[in-house]
Amino acid sequence: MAATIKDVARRARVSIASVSRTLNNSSSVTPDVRERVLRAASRLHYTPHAAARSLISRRTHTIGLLLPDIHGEYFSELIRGVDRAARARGLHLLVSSTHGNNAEAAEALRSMNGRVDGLLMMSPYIGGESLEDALPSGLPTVLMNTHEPAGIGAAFVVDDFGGARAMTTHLAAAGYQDIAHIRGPANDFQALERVRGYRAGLAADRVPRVIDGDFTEESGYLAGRALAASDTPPQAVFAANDTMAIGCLFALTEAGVRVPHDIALAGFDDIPLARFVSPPLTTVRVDVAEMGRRALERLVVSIAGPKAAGRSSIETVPVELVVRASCGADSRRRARREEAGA
Amino acid sequence: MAATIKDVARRARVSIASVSRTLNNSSSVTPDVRERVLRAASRLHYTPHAAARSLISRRTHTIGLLLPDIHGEYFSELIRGVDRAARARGLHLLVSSTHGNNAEAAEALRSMNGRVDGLLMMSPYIGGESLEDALPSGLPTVLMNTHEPAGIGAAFVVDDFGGARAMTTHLAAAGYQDIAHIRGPANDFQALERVRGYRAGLAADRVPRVIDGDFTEESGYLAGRALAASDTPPQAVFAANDTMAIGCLFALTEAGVRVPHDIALAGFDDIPLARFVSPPLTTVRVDVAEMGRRALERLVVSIAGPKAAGRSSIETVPVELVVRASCGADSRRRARREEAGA
DNA sequence: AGACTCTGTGAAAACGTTTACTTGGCGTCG
DNA sequence: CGACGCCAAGTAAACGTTTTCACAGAGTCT
Repeated sequence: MAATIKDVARRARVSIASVSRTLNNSSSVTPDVRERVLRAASRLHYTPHAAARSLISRRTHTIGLLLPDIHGEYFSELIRGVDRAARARGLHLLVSSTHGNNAEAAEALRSMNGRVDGLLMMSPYIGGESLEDALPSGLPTVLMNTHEPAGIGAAFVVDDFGGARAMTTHLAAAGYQDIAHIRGPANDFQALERVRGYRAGLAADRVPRVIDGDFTEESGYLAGRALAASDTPPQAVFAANDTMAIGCLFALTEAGVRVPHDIALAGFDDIPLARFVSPPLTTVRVDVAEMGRRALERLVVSIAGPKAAGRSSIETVPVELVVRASCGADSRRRARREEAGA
Repeated sequence: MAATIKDVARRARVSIASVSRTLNNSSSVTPDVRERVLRAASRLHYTPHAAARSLISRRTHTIGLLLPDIHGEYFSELIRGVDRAARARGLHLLVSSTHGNNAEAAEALRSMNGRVDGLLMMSPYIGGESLEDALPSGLPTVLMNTHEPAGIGAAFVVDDFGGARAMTTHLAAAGYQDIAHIRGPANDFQALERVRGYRAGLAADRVPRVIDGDFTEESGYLAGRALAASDTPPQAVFAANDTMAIGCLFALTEAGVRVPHDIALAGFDDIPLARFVSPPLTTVRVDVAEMGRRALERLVVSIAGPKAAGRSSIETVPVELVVRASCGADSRRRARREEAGA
């Protein structure tokens, strides 16, 4: 159906080698030959067959992107960051998502053999079979937010611990004594890090108060309702992600609890929605698109020179505290509260 | 590096043909041979090389997804819908985005030759070189929201016209006489359809009032500011998408114009944010994930039987009016207004 | 002027599969 | 008891490229 290199060669009255050389300008060809080839190629709408090319050249110019789930703005941003960087380098993106378990991820991984030059993977799950076994050996890999980066390849890890600790100390500094934390799922690496950060941020004499959640709005809502009905409600609530914080916000508002006047609230991630809820949500900003970009760049280096790239480097992605009204710690409100307290 | 079929054959003491036959169970093999092959394959962690396989079998088990830009929840949802359907059928997804012009899209298209079995493409742009020329001939293709679906393949088109008309008549029925429309970019097919729907929905004696926009929040904000400052502000504003509606909402609120009391507001798309702004946004719901799923299913049919699948069918994706508080037409408010008007 | 070096071109091998064809062994039927 | 057919397994061709190698022709230097 489609024209092959042979068709072009026949039409240009040269050998297929000359066609290949011309099109990849790998070595010099006579202007005459060159022109004949180019003319024939464009006349026939010739496009090299990618599979044949990558079979022999061992390059697919494609990188695999493996995500836990494609849902919401968070992953959309990540894909966007990776896509832009990939496009800038003329690379294709093979996207795959796994719904929750490492076994499925392993399966997806295997089927990428021979399809990609490298792998970009995000897998916060803990437990189940190790990824190390599943990874096609020799395939350059960059991991994101994974708890077992050692020995596999490079890794980028969001500073979940630092962000959570900063948020907790911020709330404490704003005068809140009793700070509760709504945590993410128990088998999620990032959720665990955020709990750890929360604990580290608490004053030494404070006892942690951790409520279960699973990163969904629903779970945040339930947590919020429980807190509102509590005999001893906390003064501030720090949810492990914005989605839960927003669910919590709704539950509190519904129960007549005013945020931040009665209970202060904070989230994590700074999803676009965070700015728009009322009151706007204090949160920790994570630049996922930037992380995606950096991870891809790192992968490109790994692919280019397997040895030049240090075998197993871990880079931390910085986060940033974003203070909005929901934590009652912006200057105006703080002043008011201090006044009242005086 | 990685084990090939030859390695497996050698280890199992059979020919490569037997290995291939066993692994694809294409024809019967002796239990003895079968077991030897399977054992050898798993021992060597053998995975067939995708490029070699697709070179000969003319199947990549991959479909290409070409999007105008990967930004925001809209595309995230689309990718999600397509990904789930693809995964269910064991297909891979090669994602590519183009930033705004058909030339770039054409380039992306060419480079997908031999990489994909079929193409799923969304390209609302109008003008520039025709896509028909760029599309690799013979490659099954399903288009989404494109203005020139004829002759290329199947197409799915969101009912932009119907949705916009329904929204406009809804606003008119709610008692608003003067309804303005903030339009999308002039070279966008969907934007045009929505303008057309708006015009069709207006009462015959009403003169259309169209304000330029480009689907960004910024442009909505500017439009809103202009409207607020107008000597003859409209009674209702219908923005061509939610993002602009939200920008407009901010401008109006900032200018002291109350929504919907002073000016009613409506958008299009029903992005998740729409429910969360205050007042919640009346809009037109488009189930993009579902569209993605259906488009992929259609593509699979096209790939399976090029003839069985009617050459060029166009399916319309239905939309749904979602009435929230921002248009002042939910029952409570309407009653209040009718009372006041009486 | 002859040998020697480039330089451009073509022939052919290689990449790792699938599959059509061939072969050999065995059972069955006339 | 011999011929025929069937089944399992192997051999080799094919897919569309890139790339190594050989070769021929044209300069260049002694």
